[in-house]
Amino acid sequence: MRLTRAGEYAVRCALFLSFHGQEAVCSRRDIAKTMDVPDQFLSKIAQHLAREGIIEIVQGAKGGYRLLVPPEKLTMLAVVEAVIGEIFLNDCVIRPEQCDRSSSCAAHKVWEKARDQLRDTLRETTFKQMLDDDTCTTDLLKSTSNPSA
Amino acid sequence: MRLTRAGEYAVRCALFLSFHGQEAVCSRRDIAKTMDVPDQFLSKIAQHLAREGIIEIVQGAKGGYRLLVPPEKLTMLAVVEAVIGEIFLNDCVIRPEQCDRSSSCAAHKVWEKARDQLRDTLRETTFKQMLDDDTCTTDLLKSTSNPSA
DNA sequence: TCTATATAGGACAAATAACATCTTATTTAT
DNA sequence: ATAAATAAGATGTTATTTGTCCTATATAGA
Repeated sequence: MRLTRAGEYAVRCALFLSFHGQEAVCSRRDIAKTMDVPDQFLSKIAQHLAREGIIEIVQGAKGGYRLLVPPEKLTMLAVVEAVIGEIFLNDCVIRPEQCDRSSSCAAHKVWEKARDQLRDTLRETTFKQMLDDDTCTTDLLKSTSNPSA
Repeated sequence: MRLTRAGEYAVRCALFLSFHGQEAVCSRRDIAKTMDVPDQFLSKIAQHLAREGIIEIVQGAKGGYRLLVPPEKLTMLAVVEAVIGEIFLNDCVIRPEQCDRSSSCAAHKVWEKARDQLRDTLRETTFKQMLDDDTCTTDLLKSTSNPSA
Protein backbone atom coordinates (compact mmCIF):
# COMPACT_ATOMS: atom_id res chain seq x y z
CA MET A 1 0.00 0.00 0.00
CA ARG A 2 1.79 3.04 -1.23
CA LEU A 3 -0.20 6.18 -0.83
CA THR A 4 -0.94 7.22 -4.40
CA ARG A 5 -1.08 10.77 -5.61
CA ALA A 6 -4.83 10.55 -5.52
CA GLY A 7 -4.66 9.59 -1.87
CA GLU A 8 -2.26 12.37 -1.06
CA TYR A 9 -4.47 14.86 -2.86
CA ALA A 10 -7.49 13.67 -0.92
CA VAL A 11 -5.65 14.31 2.31
CA ARG A 12 -4.71 17.80 1.18
CA CYS A 13 -8.26 18.50 0.19
CA ALA A 14 -9.62 17.26 3.50
CA LEU A 15 -7.03 19.33 5.32
CA PHE A 16 -8.16 22.42 3.47
CA LEU A 17 -11.81 21.78 4.15
CA SER A 18 -11.15 20.98 7.78
CA PHE A 19 -9.33 24.22 8.16
CA HIS A 20 -12.22 26.19 6.73
CA GLY A 21 -14.84 24.46 8.78
CA GLN A 22 -18.03 22.66 8.01
CA GLU A 23 -19.99 25.75 7.09
CA ALA A 24 -17.79 26.82 4.22
CA VAL A 25 -18.38 25.78 0.67
CA CYS A 26 -14.94 25.87 -0.87
CA SER A 27 -14.58 26.08 -4.60
CA ARG A 28 -12.66 23.36 -6.33
CA ARG A 29 -10.46 25.93 -7.99
CA ASP A 30 -9.46 27.40 -4.65
CA ILE A 31 -8.66 24.07 -3.15
CA ALA A 32 -6.77 22.94 -6.21
CA LYS A 33 -4.75 26.11 -6.41
CA THR A 34 -3.91 26.35 -2.75
CA MET A 35 -3.13 22.71 -2.27
CA ASP A 36 -1.34 22.09 -5.54
CA VAL A 37 -3.78 19.56 -6.87
CA PRO A 38 -4.68 19.27 -10.55
CA ASP A 39 -8.08 20.85 -10.82
CA GLN A 40 -9.84 18.19 -12.87
CA PHE A 41 -8.25 15.39 -11.02
CA LEU A 42 -9.57 16.83 -7.80
CA SER A 43 -13.01 16.51 -9.29
CA LYS A 44 -12.63 12.74 -9.49
CA ILE A 45 -11.23 12.53 -6.01
CA ALA A 46 -14.05 14.61 -4.61
CA GLN A 47 -16.55 12.19 -6.04
CA HIS A 48 -15.03 9.41 -4.00
CA LEU A 49 -15.11 11.52 -0.87
CA ALA A 50 -18.72 12.41 -1.57
CA ARG A 51 -19.73 8.80 -2.09
CA GLU A 52 -18.39 8.02 1.35
CA GLY A 53 -20.30 10.89 2.88
CA ILE A 54 -17.17 12.79 3.80
CA ILE A 55 -17.99 15.83 1.76
CA GLU A 56 -20.99 17.28 0.04
CA ILE A 57 -20.69 18.49 -3.51
CA VAL A 58 -22.49 21.74 -4.15
CA GLN A 59 -23.20 22.29 -7.80
CA GLY A 60 -23.79 25.38 -9.83
CA ALA A 61 -22.43 28.88 -9.44
CA LYS A 62 -20.90 29.43 -6.02
CA GLY A 63 -20.63 25.71 -5.85
CA GLY A 64 -17.80 23.67 -4.45
CA TYR A 65 -17.22 21.23 -1.66
CA ARG A 66 -18.31 21.25 1.93
CA LEU A 67 -17.06 19.03 4.70
CA LEU A 68 -19.80 16.88 6.20
CA VAL A 69 -17.81 15.21 8.94
CA PRO A 70 -16.45 17.29 11.82
CA PRO A 71 -12.65 17.43 11.68
CA GLU A 72 -12.37 15.80 15.09
CA LYS A 73 -14.20 12.79 13.71
CA LEU A 74 -12.63 12.71 10.31
CA THR A 75 -9.82 10.20 10.22
CA MET A 76 -6.90 9.75 7.91
CA LEU A 77 -8.08 6.22 7.28
CA ALA A 78 -11.51 7.30 6.12
CA VAL A 79 -10.13 9.84 3.70
CA VAL A 80 -7.47 7.61 2.28
CA GLU A 81 -9.64 4.54 1.92
CA ALA A 82 -12.41 6.57 0.35
CA VAL A 83 -10.08 7.21 -2.52
CA ILE A 84 -7.77 4.26 -2.83
CA GLY A 85 -10.05 1.61 -1.43
CA GLU A 86 -9.56 -0.59 1.57
CA ILE A 87 -5.93 -0.92 2.46
CA PHE A 88 -4.17 -4.20 1.94
CA LEU A 89 -0.49 -4.87 2.01
CA ASN A 90 -0.57 -7.89 -0.24
CA ASP A 91 -2.83 -9.68 -2.61
CA CYS A 92 -3.16 -12.83 -0.58
CA VAL A 93 -5.02 -11.05 2.14
CA ILE A 94 -7.37 -9.56 -0.40
CA ARG A 95 -8.00 -12.76 -2.31
CA PRO A 96 -7.48 -15.65 0.03
CA GLU A 97 -9.37 -17.92 -2.33
CA GLN A 98 -6.60 -17.43 -4.83
CA CYS A 99 -4.07 -18.22 -2.20
CA ASP A 100 -4.18 -21.93 -1.75
CA ARG A 101 -0.44 -21.53 -1.53
CA SER A 102 -0.04 -23.05 1.86
CA SER A 103 3.63 -22.20 1.70
CA SER A 104 2.77 -18.57 2.09
CA CYS A 105 0.25 -19.10 4.80
CA ALA A 106 2.32 -18.40 7.87
CA ALA A 107 3.60 -15.32 6.20
CA HIS A 108 0.12 -14.02 5.77
CA LYS A 109 -0.54 -13.72 9.43
CA VAL A 110 2.30 -11.29 9.54
CA TRP A 111 0.92 -9.23 6.74
CA GLU A 112 -2.48 -9.25 8.29
CA LYS A 113 -1.09 -8.02 11.57
CA ALA A 114 0.90 -5.34 9.83
CA ARG A 115 -2.14 -4.26 7.91
CA ASP A 116 -4.29 -4.04 11.01
CA GLN A 117 -1.69 -1.94 12.77
CA LEU A 118 -1.40 0.36 9.83
CA ARG A 119 -5.12 0.89 9.61
CA ASP A 120 -5.37 1.43 13.36
CA THR A 121 -2.75 4.11 13.23
CA LEU A 122 -4.50 5.89 10.40
CA ARG A 123 -7.82 5.52 12.16
CA GLU A 124 -6.45 7.14 15.30
CA THR A 125 -5.44 10.24 13.46
CA THR A 126 -8.05 12.92 12.97
CA PHE A 127 -7.81 16.02 10.86
CA LYS A 128 -8.39 18.17 13.90
CA GLN A 129 -5.29 16.68 15.46
CA MET A 130 -3.33 17.39 12.35
CA LEU A 131 -4.48 20.98 12.21
CA ASP A 132 -3.76 21.52 15.87
CA ASP A 133 -0.27 20.23 15.45
CA ASP A 134 0.97 23.19 13.49
CA THR A 135 4.65 22.65 13.83
CA CYS A 136 5.07 23.45 10.21
CA THR A 137 1.60 22.96 8.87
CA THR A 138 -1.13 25.41 8.18
CA ASP A 139 1.08 28.44 7.74
CA LEU A 140 0.39 28.11 4.09
CA LEU A 141 -3.25 27.41 4.65
CA LYS A 142 -3.58 30.44 6.85
CA SER A 143 -1.75 32.79 4.58
CA THR A 144 -3.47 31.76 1.41
CA SER A 145 -6.89 31.82 2.94
CA ASN A 146 -6.16 35.34 4.04
CA PRO A 147 -4.84 36.99 0.91
CA SER A 148 -5.23 40.46 2.40
CA ALA A 149 -2.55 39.78 4.97
CA MET B 1 3.57 -0.24 0.05
CA ARG B 2 1.80 -3.12 -1.55
CA LEU B 3 3.84 -6.26 -1.55
CA THR B 4 4.61 -6.87 -5.19
CA ARG B 5 4.76 -10.28 -6.80
CA ALA B 6 8.51 -10.03 -6.70
CA GLY B 7 8.36 -9.50 -2.96
CA GLU B 8 5.96 -12.35 -2.46
CA TYR B 9 8.17 -14.60 -4.57
CA ALA B 10 11.18 -13.63 -2.51
CA VAL B 11 9.37 -14.65 0.63
CA ARG B 12 8.45 -17.99 -0.88
CA CYS B 13 11.99 -18.55 -1.97
CA ALA B 14 13.35 -17.70 1.44
CA LEU B 15 10.79 -19.97 3.03
CA PHE B 16 11.91 -22.83 0.83
CA LEU B 17 15.55 -22.24 1.56
CA SER B 18 14.92 -21.85 5.26
CA PHE B 19 13.10 -25.14 5.29
CA HIS B 20 15.99 -26.90 3.61
CA GLY B 21 18.62 -25.41 5.84
CA GLN B 22 21.80 -23.52 5.28
CA GLU B 23 23.76 -26.49 4.01
CA ALA B 24 21.57 -27.24 1.05
CA VAL B 25 22.13 -25.80 -2.39
CA CYS B 26 18.69 -25.71 -3.92
CA SER B 27 18.31 -25.48 -7.65
CA ARG B 28 16.37 -22.59 -9.05
CA ARG B 29 14.16 -24.98 -10.96
CA ASP B 30 13.18 -26.81 -7.81
CA ILE B 31 12.38 -23.68 -5.93
CA ALA B 32 10.47 -22.21 -8.82
CA LYS B 33 8.46 -25.35 -9.37
CA THR B 34 7.62 -26.00 -5.76
CA MET B 35 6.84 -22.46 -4.86
CA ASP B 36 5.02 -21.48 -8.03
CA VAL B 37 7.45 -18.82 -9.07
CA PRO B 38 8.31 -18.08 -12.69
CA ASP B 39 11.72 -19.61 -13.18
CA GLN B 40 13.47 -16.73 -14.92
CA PHE B 41 11.87 -14.17 -12.73
CA LEU B 42 13.25 -15.96 -9.72
CA SER B 43 16.67 -15.46 -11.19
CA LYS B 44 16.26 -11.70 -10.95
CA ILE B 45 14.91 -11.91 -7.47
CA ALA B 46 17.74 -14.12 -6.33
CA GLN B 47 20.21 -11.56 -7.50
CA HIS B 48 18.71 -9.03 -5.16
CA LEU B 49 18.81 -11.47 -2.29
CA ALA B 50 22.41 -12.26 -3.08
CA ARG B 51 23.42 -8.61 -3.19
CA GLU B 52 22.09 -8.25 0.32
CA GLY B 53 24.02 -11.24 1.52
CA ILE B 54 20.90 -13.26 2.22
CA ILE B 55 21.71 -16.05 -0.17
CA GLU B 56 24.69 -17.27 -2.07
CA ILE B 57 24.37 -18.04 -5.74
CA VAL B 58 26.20 -21.21 -6.75
CA GLN B 59 26.90 -21.32 -10.46
CA GLY B 60 27.50 -24.17 -12.83
CA ALA B 61 26.13 -27.68 -12.82
CA LYS B 62 24.65 -28.64 -9.46
CA GLY B 63 24.37 -24.96 -8.88
CA GLY B 64 21.53 -23.10 -7.24
CA TYR B 65 20.93 -21.00 -4.19
CA ARG B 66 22.06 -21.41 -0.62
CA LEU B 67 20.82 -19.56 2.39
CA LEU B 68 23.55 -17.59 4.13
CA VAL B 69 21.57 -16.25 7.04
CA PRO B 70 20.25 -18.65 9.68
CA PRO B 71 16.44 -18.78 9.54
CA GLU B 72 16.18 -17.55 13.10
CA LYS B 73 17.99 -14.39 12.09
CA LEU B 74 16.40 -13.95 8.72
CA THR B 75 13.58 -11.46 8.93
CA MET B 76 10.65 -10.75 6.70
CA LEU B 77 11.81 -7.17 6.48
CA ALA B 78 15.24 -8.11 5.20
CA VAL B 79 13.86 -10.36 2.50
CA VAL B 80 11.18 -7.99 1.35
CA GLU B 81 13.33 -4.89 1.34
CA ALA B 82 16.11 -6.71 -0.46
CA VAL B 83 13.77 -7.06 -3.36
CA ILE B 84 11.43 -4.11 -3.33
CA GLY B 85 13.72 -1.62 -1.67
CA GLU B 86 13.26 0.23 1.56
CA ILE B 87 9.64 0.45 2.49
CA PHE B 88 7.88 3.76 2.36
CA LEU B 89 4.20 4.40 2.50
CA ASN B 90 4.26 7.64 0.60
CA ASP B 91 6.49 9.69 -1.57
CA CYS B 92 6.86 12.59 0.79
CA VAL B 93 8.75 10.51 3.26
CA ILE B 94 11.06 9.36 0.50
CA ARG B 95 11.71 12.76 -0.99
CA PRO B 96 11.20 15.34 1.70
CA GLU B 97 13.07 17.88 -0.40
CA GLN B 98 10.30 17.68 -2.91
CA CYS B 99 7.76 18.18 -0.21
CA ASP B 100 7.89 21.84 0.67
CA ARG B 101 4.15 21.42 0.89
CA SER B 102 3.79 22.54 4.42
CA SER B 103 0.14 21.69 4.20
CA SER B 104 1.02 18.03 4.15
CA CYS B 105 3.53 18.24 6.90
CA ALA B 106 1.44 17.19 9.87
CA ALA B 107 0.15 14.32 7.85
CA HIS B 108 3.60 13.05 7.27
CA LYS B 109 4.30 12.37 10.88
CA VAL B 110 1.44 9.95 10.75
CA TRP B 111 2.79 8.20 7.72
CA GLU B 112 6.21 8.05 9.23
CA LYS B 113 4.83 6.48 12.37
CA ALA B 114 2.83 3.99 10.36
CA ARG B 115 5.85 3.16 8.31
CA ASP B 116 8.03 2.59 11.35
CA GLN B 117 5.45 0.31 12.88
CA LEU B 118 5.14 -1.68 9.72
CA ARG B 119 8.86 -2.14 9.41
CA ASP B 120 9.12 -3.10 13.06
CA THR B 121 6.51 -5.77 12.63
CA LEU B 122 8.24 -7.20 9.62
CA ARG B 123 11.57 -7.03 11.38
CA GLU B 124 10.23 -8.98 14.32
CA THR B 125 9.21 -11.88 12.15
CA THR B 126 11.83 -14.48 11.36
CA PHE B 127 11.59 -17.31 8.91
CA LYS B 128 12.19 -19.77 11.68
CA GLN B 129 9.10 -18.48 13.42
CA MET B 130 7.10 -18.86 10.26
CA LEU B 131 8.28 -22.40 9.72
CA ASP B 132 7.58 -23.35 13.31
CA ASP B 133 4.08 -22.02 13.06
CA ASP B 134 2.85 -24.75 10.76
CA THR B 135 -0.84 -24.24 11.16
CA CYS B 136 -1.26 -24.68 7.48
CA THR B 137 2.19 -23.97 6.19
CA THR B 138 4.92 -26.32 5.20
CA ASP B 139 2.72 -29.28 4.44
CA LEU B 140 3.36 -28.56 0.84
CA LEU B 141 7.01 -27.96 1.46
CA LYS B 142 7.30 -31.20 3.30
CA SER B 143 5.44 -33.27 0.77
CA THR B 144 7.15 -31.87 -2.29
CA SER B 145 10.57 -32.08 -0.81
CA ASN B 146 9.87 -35.72 -0.09
CA PRO B 147 8.47 -37.02 -3.37
CA SER B 148 8.83 -40.60 -2.28
CA ALA B 149 6.16 -40.17 0.37
C1' DT C 1 -35.50 33.81 -18.46
C1' DC C 2 -30.83 34.27 -19.71
C1' DT C 3 -26.04 34.17 -18.61
C1' DA C 4 -22.04 33.25 -16.15
C1' DT C 5 -20.04 30.15 -13.12
C1' DA C 6 -19.60 25.88 -11.14
C1' DT C 7 -19.21 20.82 -10.96
C1' DA C 8 -20.17 15.88 -13.07
C1' DG C 9 -18.86 12.21 -15.70
C1' DG C 10 -17.35 9.53 -19.70
C1' DA C 11 -13.63 8.94 -22.90
C1' DC C 12 -9.23 8.97 -23.76
C1' DA C 13 -4.09 9.76 -23.58
C1' DA C 14 0.38 9.51 -21.45
C1' DA C 15 3.54 7.99 -18.10
C1' DT C 16 5.04 4.72 -14.95
C1' DA C 17 5.49 0.46 -12.82
C1' DA C 18 5.02 -4.43 -12.57
C1' DC C 19 5.49 -8.85 -14.53
C1' DA C 20 7.55 -11.88 -17.32
C1' DT C 21 10.21 -14.01 -21.06
C1' DC C 22 13.83 -14.36 -24.72
C1' DT C 23 18.42 -14.62 -25.89
C1' DT C 24 23.25 -14.95 -25.31
C1' DA C 25 27.03 -15.57 -22.23
C1' DT C 26 29.36 -17.68 -18.43
C1' DT C 27 30.39 -21.03 -14.87
C1' DT C 28 31.33 -25.66 -13.15
C1' DA C 29 30.81 -30.82 -12.27
C1' DT C 30 31.74 -34.99 -14.57
C1' DA D 1 34.50 -31.58 -24.16
C1' DT D 2 29.79 -31.78 -22.67
C1' DA D 3 25.87 -31.13 -20.10
C1' DA D 4 23.73 -28.66 -16.57
C1' DA D 5 23.22 -24.72 -14.23
C1' DT D 6 22.84 -19.62 -13.48
C1' DA D 7 23.74 -14.46 -15.01
C1' DA D 8 22.57 -10.39 -17.37
C1' DG D 9 20.78 -7.41 -20.87
C1' DA D 10 17.06 -6.52 -23.98
C1' DT D 11 12.55 -6.56 -24.84
C1' DG D 12 7.69 -7.26 -24.66
C1' DT D 13 3.26 -7.16 -22.26
C1' DT D 14 -0.07 -5.75 -19.13
C1' DA D 15 -1.94 -3.08 -15.45
C1' DT D 16 -2.13 1.01 -12.88
C1' DT D 17 -1.81 5.68 -12.15
C1' DT D 18 -2.16 10.21 -13.40
C1' DG D 19 -4.08 13.56 -15.86
C1' DT D 20 -6.82 16.11 -19.49
C1' DC D 21 -10.56 16.92 -22.92
C1' DC D 22 -15.11 17.41 -23.87
C1' DT D 23 -20.00 17.63 -23.26
C1' DA D 24 -23.73 17.82 -20.00
C1' DT D 25 -25.94 19.60 -16.05
C1' DA D 26 -26.93 22.47 -12.03
C1' DT D 27 -27.53 26.99 -9.77
C1' DA D 28 -27.03 31.95 -8.40
C1' DG D 29 -28.07 36.27 -9.81
C1' DA D 30 -29.07 40.12 -13.18
